[in-house]
Amino acid sequence: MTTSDPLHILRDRFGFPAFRTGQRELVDAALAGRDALGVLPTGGGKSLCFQVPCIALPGLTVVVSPLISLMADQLRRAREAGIQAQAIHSGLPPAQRDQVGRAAAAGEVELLLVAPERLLAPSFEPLIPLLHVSLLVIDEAHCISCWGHDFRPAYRELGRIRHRLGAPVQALTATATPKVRAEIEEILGFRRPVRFVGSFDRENLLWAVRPARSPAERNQVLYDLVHRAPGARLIYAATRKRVERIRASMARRGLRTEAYHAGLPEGERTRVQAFFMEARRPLVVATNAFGMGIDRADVRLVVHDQLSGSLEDYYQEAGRAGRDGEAALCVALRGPGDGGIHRAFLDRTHPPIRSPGELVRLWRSGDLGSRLERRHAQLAKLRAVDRYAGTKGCRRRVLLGWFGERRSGPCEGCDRCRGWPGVLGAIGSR
DNA sequence: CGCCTTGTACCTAGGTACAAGGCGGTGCCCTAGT
Repeated sequence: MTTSDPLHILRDRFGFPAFRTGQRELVDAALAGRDALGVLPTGGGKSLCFQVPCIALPGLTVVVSPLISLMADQLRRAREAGIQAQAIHSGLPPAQRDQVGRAAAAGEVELLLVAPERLLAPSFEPLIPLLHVSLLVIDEAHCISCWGHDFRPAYRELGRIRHRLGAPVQALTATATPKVRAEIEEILGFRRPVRFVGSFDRENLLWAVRPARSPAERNQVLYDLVHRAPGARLIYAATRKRVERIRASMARRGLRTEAYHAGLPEGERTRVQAFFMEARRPLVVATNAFGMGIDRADVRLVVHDQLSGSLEDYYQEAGRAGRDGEAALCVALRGPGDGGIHRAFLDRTHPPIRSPGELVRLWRSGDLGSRLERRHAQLAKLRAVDRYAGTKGCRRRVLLGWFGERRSGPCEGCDRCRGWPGVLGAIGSR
């Protein structure tokens, strides 16, 4: 006997006794045909929010995902729950892409994973009128805001696409400030949405910033941190070159260290990911290319050679620590010239207006306001990072404040409240 | 912002020294021509 009752589905198909906070609200919204925004913390069970409606509803659930590797993860998990799930992406042979498209049009697919670019591609166009989409899910929805303007403009077009598909939208993310949440809703054209925003605070994470003046001193500080920390360890650096340098420096000091960035061949990237997932006590140095879809529970230390370009990015990267709930340390090194590279990236992706002619052109086309606003918003993100690095008060309060969460009193979990020896001691040493 | 590469001056032949300028981070997509 089949049932469309969410709780029965949860128990029978997934083996969980009850929904966790937020899941029920998001599932019910999907079943009622309402738009919904879910900000659920890492490990908060986001996939269930659309897998359960996918089973309960007739028709197709389309899940938009930013990375092919994430599609692979979602595909595996959905199939484990007995869902007829498929993906269409450039990694598949053309014949297989066509076959999946035909199956979806014939109603033989329950869950379809695609990149946003795919939804806009001419090759996908003929398929759209044939699909009976009952739910459109935007996974990692913060990408709409952080990438949509420049890096992956397809994210800006999702509002148009959702109307063509004629389905309610469920936007899911683990990291979104109030501003980003508003932008997601605006771009997707939400009306009377259901919203669920979980707490960003993770008590087991310890936060600290350490001074380091030169690259050589940074290497020494990194080594001191990394060689004693138990569990899996991760170092983030701002450039590929710096990643290689750090790897070499750790290796010279006798630590097995693997490097990861987007300039490495596919096979090498896969190998390093597997090393990080499987080795007893791995150490990986990476750019921000590393992490999405990486899900190791016992990461005890995440060190940033330099802080990220925004607190959203920093929280996403550092937040890969301590998923098992045990104490874990998130340290950022700080020195002269920090943030320069992010300002340089910003000048490329959101350039300042360079000439009177350009100013007039933008004003005439009506794009002046949004152009100024976007650059201004990016600069505000950089200033927030500086505030986090330089605060004399509680770091946790600065971090949570950025995500719109208030908090008072000392936290006992950052170097300002507890002192550096205190937070360092909390994760123990090998 | 800081780095690395490239170019020029130096003056008589291949190095040295320094200035100028470009570049740095994320990933989908699959055209047209080997």
